[in-house]
Amino acid sequence: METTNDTAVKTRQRIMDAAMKLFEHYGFNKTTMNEIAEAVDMSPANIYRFYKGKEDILFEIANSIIAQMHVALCEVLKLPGLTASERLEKLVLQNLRNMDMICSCHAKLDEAVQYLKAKRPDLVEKDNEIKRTMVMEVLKEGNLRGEFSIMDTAETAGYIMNATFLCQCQWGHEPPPLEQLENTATGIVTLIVNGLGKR
Amino acid sequence: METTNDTAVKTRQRIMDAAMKLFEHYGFNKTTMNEIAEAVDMSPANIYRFYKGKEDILFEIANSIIAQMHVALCEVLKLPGLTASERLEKLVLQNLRNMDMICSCHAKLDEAVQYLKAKRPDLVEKDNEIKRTMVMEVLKEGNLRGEFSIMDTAETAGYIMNATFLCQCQWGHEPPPLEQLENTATGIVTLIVNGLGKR
DNA sequence: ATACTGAATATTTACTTTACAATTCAGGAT
DNA sequence: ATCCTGAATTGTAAAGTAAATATTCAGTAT
Repeated sequence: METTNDTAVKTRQRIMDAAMKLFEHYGFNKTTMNEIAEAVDMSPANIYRFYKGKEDILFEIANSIIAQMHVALCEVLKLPGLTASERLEKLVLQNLRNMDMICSCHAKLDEAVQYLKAKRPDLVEKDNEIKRTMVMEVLKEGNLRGEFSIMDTAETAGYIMNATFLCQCQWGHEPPPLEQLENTATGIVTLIVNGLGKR
Repeated sequence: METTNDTAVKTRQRIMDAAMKLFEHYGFNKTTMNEIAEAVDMSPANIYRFYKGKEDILFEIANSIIAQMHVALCEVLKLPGLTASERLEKLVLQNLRNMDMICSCHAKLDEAVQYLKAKRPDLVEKDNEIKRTMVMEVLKEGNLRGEFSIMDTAETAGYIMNATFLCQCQWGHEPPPLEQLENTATGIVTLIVNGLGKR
């Protein structure tokens, strides 16, 4: 299967872009290999020289989107002049917007997301692991700045993930509007940062 | 439809108990009205004198179970000699055990739970509302004891719900073992109570 | 040999038919 | 009159079939 040389990489990209558009418009299941092939002007059979199958195309698209989302999160990690608390909040909110984007912007793509979650839970797993690491970095930064005093940053990052990021999996039916989610997220982060006790 | 007089109430209970056993054993969908009728030794038609239909039986069972779970939570609210922080933690953990009970003890009943969640989201809604009120009471108690200093206890209770209770909806596929969930929950509560900042 | 395709095969999906179960109702027993 | 049932009706899910689609492969063109 062609994957390495230069023109092959270009072709893979063309296929991916075409498939992406079709998936967004018609949904993953309703899009046929025939349609994808037509869009890139080749026979369906030829696509199999570049991808193992339809699922494989989706998989690459997903990786690309996930990578984009991580870039957005990394940018938050690099924003200058923030306290660790502020950075933590921005990180959570950015993630919220990332997730919301998939569901609302790429409307029909949501079907594909569900498909992947079921078929490749490891993708979600890996994604969470990366986010957890990012949270951990912010916590360490907070410790260094003397802002936090956290013993086990890895463990604590796990808790914060559970309290903020992971809950977002639940909106299966009717996700609340983004604004409301953002308010809730902000509230939770504030809670975690400040605690309930008297200062 | 018979619902009020004394023997009718008894009959309803008999039907409910029989249905419950069957639902647990065969699942909601696989259990037929015929089987329920046989179990209480009457004709299927006669069941309709006591319940509007199969779904209605399930609904009453659910209400009964939910009520039991609330009793367990109420007991936590009344435990003597606890700080508000401790009570909050115990409340969250008790809820966790309640939820776990449905999924693991009443194995096949889980199907029915999913059915109800989809068909009667208001049940879940009401349940959450009650739990939120309980959390709020604990927060108020904490304020009174001088342990917390929370401005808007209702709002804060909502955040705590989101950070602790609601996440539990997510374990659709393979819920982690209860022990692990308990550790996570304890961690989150501790986080919320103490905050990340230096004291 | 390499890059591709058309046609063949294997899977999935969509549809139709059939069987079963839920619910209703007319009437029989007490 | 009240309580209940058997049989009729309606609705829903399972089974089977037809159609469409994914995937493979033998073979053609360069």
